[in-house]
Amino acid sequence: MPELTVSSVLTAERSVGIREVARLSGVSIATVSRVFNDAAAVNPETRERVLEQAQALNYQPSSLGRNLVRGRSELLGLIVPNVAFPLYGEMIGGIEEVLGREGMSILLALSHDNVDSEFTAAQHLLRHAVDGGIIINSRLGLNAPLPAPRGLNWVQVAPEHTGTPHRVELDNEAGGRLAALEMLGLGRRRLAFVGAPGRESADRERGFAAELRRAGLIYRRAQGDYSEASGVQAAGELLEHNAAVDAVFVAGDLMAAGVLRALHQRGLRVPEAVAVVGFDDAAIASLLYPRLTSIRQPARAMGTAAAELSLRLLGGHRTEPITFPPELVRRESTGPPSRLSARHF
Amino acid sequence: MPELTVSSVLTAERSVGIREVARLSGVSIATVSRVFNDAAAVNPETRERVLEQAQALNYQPSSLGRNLVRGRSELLGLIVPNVAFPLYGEMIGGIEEVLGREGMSILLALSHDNVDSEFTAAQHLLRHAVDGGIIINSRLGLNAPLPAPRGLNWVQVAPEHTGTPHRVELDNEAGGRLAALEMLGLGRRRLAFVGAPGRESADRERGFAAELRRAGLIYRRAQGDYSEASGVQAAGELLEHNAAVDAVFVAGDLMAAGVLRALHQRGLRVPEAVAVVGFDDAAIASLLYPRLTSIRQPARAMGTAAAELSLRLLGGHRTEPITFPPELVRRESTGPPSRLSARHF
DNA sequence: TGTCCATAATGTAACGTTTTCAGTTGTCGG
DNA sequence: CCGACAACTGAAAACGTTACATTATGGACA
Repeated sequence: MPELTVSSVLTAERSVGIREVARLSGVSIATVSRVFNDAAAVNPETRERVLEQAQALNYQPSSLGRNLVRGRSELLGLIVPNVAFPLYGEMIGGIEEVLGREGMSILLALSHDNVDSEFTAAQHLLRHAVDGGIIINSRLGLNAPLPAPRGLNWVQVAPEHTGTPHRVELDNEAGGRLAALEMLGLGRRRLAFVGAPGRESADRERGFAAELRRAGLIYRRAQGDYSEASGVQAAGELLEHNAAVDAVFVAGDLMAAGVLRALHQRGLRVPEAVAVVGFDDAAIASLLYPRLTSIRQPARAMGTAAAELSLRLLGGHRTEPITFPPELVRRESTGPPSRLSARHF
Repeated sequence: MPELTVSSVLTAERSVGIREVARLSGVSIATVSRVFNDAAAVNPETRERVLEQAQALNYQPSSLGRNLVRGRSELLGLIVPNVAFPLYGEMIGGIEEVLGREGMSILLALSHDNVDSEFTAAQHLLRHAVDGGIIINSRLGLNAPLPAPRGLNWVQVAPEHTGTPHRVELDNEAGGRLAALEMLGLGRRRLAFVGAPGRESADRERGFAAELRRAGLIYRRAQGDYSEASGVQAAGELLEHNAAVDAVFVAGDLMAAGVLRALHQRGLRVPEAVAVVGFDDAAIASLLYPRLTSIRQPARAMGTAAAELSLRLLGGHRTEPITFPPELVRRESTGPPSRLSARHF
């Protein structure tokens, strides 16, 4: 019967549905569904027959249909400023690990550090009926909340000012304290800080300042914008205005790279003359010369935490914000000062 | 009537559908659908009324329903080895740009540079009925092709050996030639190459070697594995075995960072004594000291090309592989040699 | 024999959309 | 006043699945 062959080829072409399998194995579609979701009891013989047919037709249950009726998509929306920044990449790695374990997939959208595209990104994701959402470094605060129907809760990976209880954040203040203590411990006394706009940097500075106050010291400060160029610039200011600086805490690794460069150019040895501590422990930290001591953000762990938080939320549980402690990673850019090479003027 | 209130709250809770909008604006669901797809002519007044209601109810057409009936998901699957590597991040940025313009979203999966998880990643994406797929640096060659039902075509961003015509790749050989020409042009004559496993590195070396042969020169070589440590190691070998090397071409920027470090440690000035050219022009290139001259992969452009290729494929058109030319980005690690500081022994 | 129960299977109604087909108007030329 | 045509609208049939309610089929038990 050539018709049968032709028709079966055709049906194979246009993606075979549950009805086809049901028809060919002589059961109802409901039974086929049960076989694939092993929910209720199904006669082993029947199950066998169904599975056989399914195999033959290369049938795969469609997520679309399933999700439509279940009201779930097994998708988790993720909004990231960009993907080229390694710290975000690490977080995504952590998120993926948890989600993969749970059989969920990541729907990715980029916010470009921009409120408008953040908003449209959220809408995009929502249209796909994501079950949950994680947003990293959202610019939208409490004032303009993200769209969120059906009781969907966004998990924010960001510092406190976003106001949501569904939050994973780094204890930036503790990071600043860590940096200060390290420098003080090394015997440095003429400290400086290079900051950047935003809450994170302010928190880092607060911790740093608190420890210095406690030690009865003051510090110089310069302002950058997280870019390498601004680090060069800031270091220039610090060194010119004020002759004697023997340690610099920089609010970001990229800026720290700039600071190192400025020091090189002035012939100041690191760490002998000036010690430098960065922040984030981005991938570049260990590639710089000398290798940069930095305050590490456990980005991957923060990613897994955010994903787990989102899953818990999805299960209807309550959650609490999670705060991660930063960690000092000691490398070559810090060490004891050398008397001889201190900045002389 | 409290019941009404309760029920209306409930329906508001559980996501408003096209029916609700239709009912409240006194038209049929078909008309609402038409308004949102501006397919057929709709009375401007009616359209207005519908849009008003939709706005009031915060109605968003559900992709699920739409895709179910259309047999499309407006999803494009993307498989990447990892996201922490900036080059991939840039590509993703390019892909997102094109896709966003087309209203499609990215379903992300990680292959972890591992054939098995690459395969399961593909299955994951397929279950979500992605319309197309892009896979970056796939390990699966022709031998074990990716699963691909319904005439779905994977676009590969990878060198030629994957065999598929749906491909975006970099002309690695041209990159090698570029590096060689730059060094020769600077008057360097004692060249070396640091390679890594895999086709890419081999192609880069082939181009490099071809230009040297043409100039009647030979070169030293050492082998690494793209890691910074292996760069340090390789540079060590080159400098010890062979006293006189005045230029090193390194098949990857991370390794180049290692080479720079080894040179620093030996007190060899870059570029005066030894010039260094990296490959990829990763973000770190411009952060190293000195800033690294590198052969740039136009990663973002390759991403957009891959996305466009995928869209064209999706539209049923035929496509050809696209090859991108690399570009030399000149920075501080190359320059004319200085007689005085050449390696003396 | 009749009742009850467990098991196995089935039928049908959703889910939220788009699309096709079949209207219903209203307008205009003849 | 008729017919043709355009503009607009609505009903209903998909799409692939699950959930709910229901129906057979036996067997155990009183």
